[in-house]
Amino acid sequence: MARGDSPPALVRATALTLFANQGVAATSLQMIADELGVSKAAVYHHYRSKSEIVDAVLGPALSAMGVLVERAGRIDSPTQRQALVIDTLAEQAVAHRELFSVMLRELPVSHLLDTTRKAGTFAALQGLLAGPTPDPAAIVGSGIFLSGLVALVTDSRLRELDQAELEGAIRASGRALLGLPSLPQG
Amino acid sequence: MARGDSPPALVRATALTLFANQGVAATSLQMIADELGVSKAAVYHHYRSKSEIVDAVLGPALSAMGVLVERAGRIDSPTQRQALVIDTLAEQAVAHRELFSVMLRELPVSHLLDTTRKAGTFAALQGLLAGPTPDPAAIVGSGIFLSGLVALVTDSRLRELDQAELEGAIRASGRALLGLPSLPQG
DNA sequence: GTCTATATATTGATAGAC
DNA sequence: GTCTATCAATATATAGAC
Repeated sequence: MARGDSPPALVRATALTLFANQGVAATSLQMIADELGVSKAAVYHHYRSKSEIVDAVLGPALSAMGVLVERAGRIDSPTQRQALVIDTLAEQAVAHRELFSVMLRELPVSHLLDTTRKAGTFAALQGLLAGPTPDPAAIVGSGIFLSGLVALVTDSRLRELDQAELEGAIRASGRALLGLPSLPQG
Repeated sequence: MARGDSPPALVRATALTLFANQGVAATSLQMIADELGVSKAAVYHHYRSKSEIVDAVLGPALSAMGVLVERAGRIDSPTQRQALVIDTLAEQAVAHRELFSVMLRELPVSHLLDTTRKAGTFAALQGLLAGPTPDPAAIVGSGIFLSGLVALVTDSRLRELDQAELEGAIRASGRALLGLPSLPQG
């Protein structure tokens, strides 16, 4: 879609969809090329390696999560901090489902991505979600919430809901999991 | 570990750990053989193909989930039904973390596993969790709960909790997500 | 920027000796 | 039951023409 996009953007978009549907490891450059209707060499003209494609696809989303961590870190109230993280994740996850699915599901990309960065960012997110003095319930709740967002792409019933409804339900779920007061309005 | 196990059982155990850490697609038979300290041909002596290994590893767990679906289906009260599914999932997921991680995370195994069976089983589980007349909150909550169980293996902080504590927190999380009354005792 | 052709490594899987 | 050697297919990646 959006055929006016630049060739590298088309490569990224195609790769992302394949990554989300089959996983990174199971997606070859040949598949990406075929999907685009070009040769492998054409793809290699835009990105020098598969791992560069992975970086280009996931990098911006990871950076956005880094920004969220930073912004949330500047909020004093733990409750407001948790709410910001929950709401931002809900919004971003709904807006970029495939991206989140790949980010959250792909540990195996170890040698293709800066795994340390990814692990660090998500550990920080979870720390913010769990709060300053987390009990087991908060640790488990934050973990379930974060990794549970993959349901957005794996679950067909979730695809039938409209975005606003979905986003609201995710925010409510996060609050329920972490024992925060419910949302002002459903 | 447990070196007295039969060769096929060792193959399954080794494969499972590699699957959980790197994903099925990224795990080759060579890696399994190397980890076992034998040749590829030795592995092929016990299983005729990679997909047979995947089946052997995931099959029993999938069947156990099928049994749960069946058992839960025979319970009249929706609330008790949800509670049974939550509690059984919590117990099984804690007891078999790697197995659940692979089961929940691996869509890409399409051509290596009976995907229809897997999808059907998990759709049924989620239907049971969401209840008979699911609103968006129940659909989202059940989806998040189910896919959120992968946190059990992806999250280092969860590995530090002891099993009973972990299981209790997961059960509480499930109830919170689905709006069920809290557990009798923490 | 795109192509064909190719180099090289690794995949899943098999043959056959021991 | 385990091995070495090998198969065909596919992977990533490159060379060089157009």
